[in-house]
Amino acid sequence: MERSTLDTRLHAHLPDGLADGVFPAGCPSRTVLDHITSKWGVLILLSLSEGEQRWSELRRRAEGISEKMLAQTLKTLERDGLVLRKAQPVIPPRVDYSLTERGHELSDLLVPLVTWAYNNADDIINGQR
Amino acid sequence: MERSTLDTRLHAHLPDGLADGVFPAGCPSRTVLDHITSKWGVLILLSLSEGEQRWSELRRRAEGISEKMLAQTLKTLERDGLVLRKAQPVIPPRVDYSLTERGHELSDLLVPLVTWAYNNADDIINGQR
DNA sequence: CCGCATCCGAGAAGATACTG
DNA sequence: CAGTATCTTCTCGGATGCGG
Repeated sequence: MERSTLDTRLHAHLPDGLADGVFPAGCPSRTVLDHITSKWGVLILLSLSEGEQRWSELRRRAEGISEKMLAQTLKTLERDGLVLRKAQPVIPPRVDYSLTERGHELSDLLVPLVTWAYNNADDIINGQR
Repeated sequence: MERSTLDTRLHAHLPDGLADGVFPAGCPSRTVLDHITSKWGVLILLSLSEGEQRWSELRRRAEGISEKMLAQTLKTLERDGLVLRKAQPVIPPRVDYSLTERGHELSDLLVPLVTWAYNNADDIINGQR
């Protein structure tokens, strides 16, 4: 592709591997992107960005999430090395979740995005400039 | 919530409105977040961040997208004031899509996120530290 | 009780054929 | 070329069960 035909002035640009075709279909980055931009994945990562929390706490803070999706999302994020799961062998059970170092890297990028969405939400929904 | 009980040191933090409960369930920001973090929404916004493109071009670059989802995603992004649609009354038809100013604001936040995903994808999928 | 696993109906996503 | 209509497939979410 001719760089000169595209307007990239003043704006951030993608790494070379992504410049064309945007994303190979079977590319691992597609999978990762799906995980971290999933409806509940974002909320869980953001919630955990404020510190370690247990299952029931996450369930309350990610308002509206079902237990099934919470379990599924946490499992995916744990497999991806973004979330750390610490289960205590006590009755009643207690499981604490926190971000790994990699998870923190990611949430630091997520926070500005979500903040922007939060600030612009009303204008966007009401169709204002 | 006690700020002191949570580890926010060294990391970006959310605006006050989002600090607790993370997100009200019916909040408009939830809707907006869903739009901009949707599987195809991200790819379309990224592709358009490199400049104006027409329908068929987007279809090729967002590899794997169906026509239905392309139409649906573009319509949503247009309603949200992120994407501008310019239709030419010619035969064969020609429709160009580009980012609005607000869309550029957003894609500037999206690019670092996607770049991170791209760089970390292999390690994440292969379960490496 | 808390943290999950399983089953099932509803709605979203995907494939494909068709049209202006 | 740029979509729409239609049909199929799959994922999500709610209900329920259950071991610790």
